[in-house]
Amino acid sequence: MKFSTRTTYGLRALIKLSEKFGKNNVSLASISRDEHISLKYLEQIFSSLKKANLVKSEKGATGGYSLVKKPEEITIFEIIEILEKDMNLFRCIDQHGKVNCNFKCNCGATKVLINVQRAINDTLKGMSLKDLI
Amino acid sequence: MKFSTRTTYGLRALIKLSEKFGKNNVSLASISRDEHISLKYLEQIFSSLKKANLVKSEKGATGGYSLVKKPEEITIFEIIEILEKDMNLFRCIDQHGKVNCNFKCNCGATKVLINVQRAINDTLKGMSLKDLI
DNA sequence: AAAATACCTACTGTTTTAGTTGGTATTTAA
DNA sequence: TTAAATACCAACTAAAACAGTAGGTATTTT
Repeated sequence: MKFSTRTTYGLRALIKLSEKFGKNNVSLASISRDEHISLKYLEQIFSSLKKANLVKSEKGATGGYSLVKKPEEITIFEIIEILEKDMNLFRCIDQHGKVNCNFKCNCGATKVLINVQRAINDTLKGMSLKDLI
Repeated sequence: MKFSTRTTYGLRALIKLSEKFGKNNVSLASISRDEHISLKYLEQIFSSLKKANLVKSEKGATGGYSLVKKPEEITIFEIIEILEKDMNLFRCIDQHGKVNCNFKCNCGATKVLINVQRAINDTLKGMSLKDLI
């Protein structure tokens, strides 16, 4: 189990935006330089973040991205949910935490798996972007 | 982010063993039937679990697998650590929770990532196989 | 002797990942 | 008004990981 580079890079980039919250825009070019991340890849990541209404953008020479909400209002869970393509930790549990087993097995395992998923989610919901500055 | 089928199947199978702890061996054939998991795949999974000394086995007609420790002494973290091939959630953090960034960047991000990793690990360490029966 | 089990090694199709490539559109500053 | 800097968009691709399959051998009980 590993977070994708999308998620990792996204988190790192959002930390940059948090530091400049209420001040400047942050350009992807500057993040690319500072964090050694491919500019084109960052563009894709920020496309997702913008669609999810987590960041807003301005074009042009002084353009760039900024957070839509305060850092303390953005949870790590929220970010991961946007960037990670599949946040269902187990096959037999769907996005809403309900059992969705192919074989309609009546094993007790799904209960545990649901608890594991919930525990991790709660942990991530308890952490915000502010918890780092 | 998703747990591999190895981990998911392994957890489900270990639940079976927990139920029979102190009583019978559990054969992989019976798990395969009950849980609709490929027998050959289960064999691979249990090979890892045995190497890690989490289960022991007996051959022959009444053979099968059983837990080496009590269910309450086996944490979910322990199981996942064995079955999941890579438990480093982020690239820039190694197994021991230390920063290992290719570019030796001095960004503050790694601190957060370490906290995320630790929070999830602690959650999983707090759950045992017993928490389901 | 047969059946049931564990145990071992190698192979493989599919999917996902981690980007790359090649552009267009908009805004600012010289 | 032109150049530079930015965001924005869509398609492609090599490599790695995943999720098994295949074909056996070894041991123990009935």
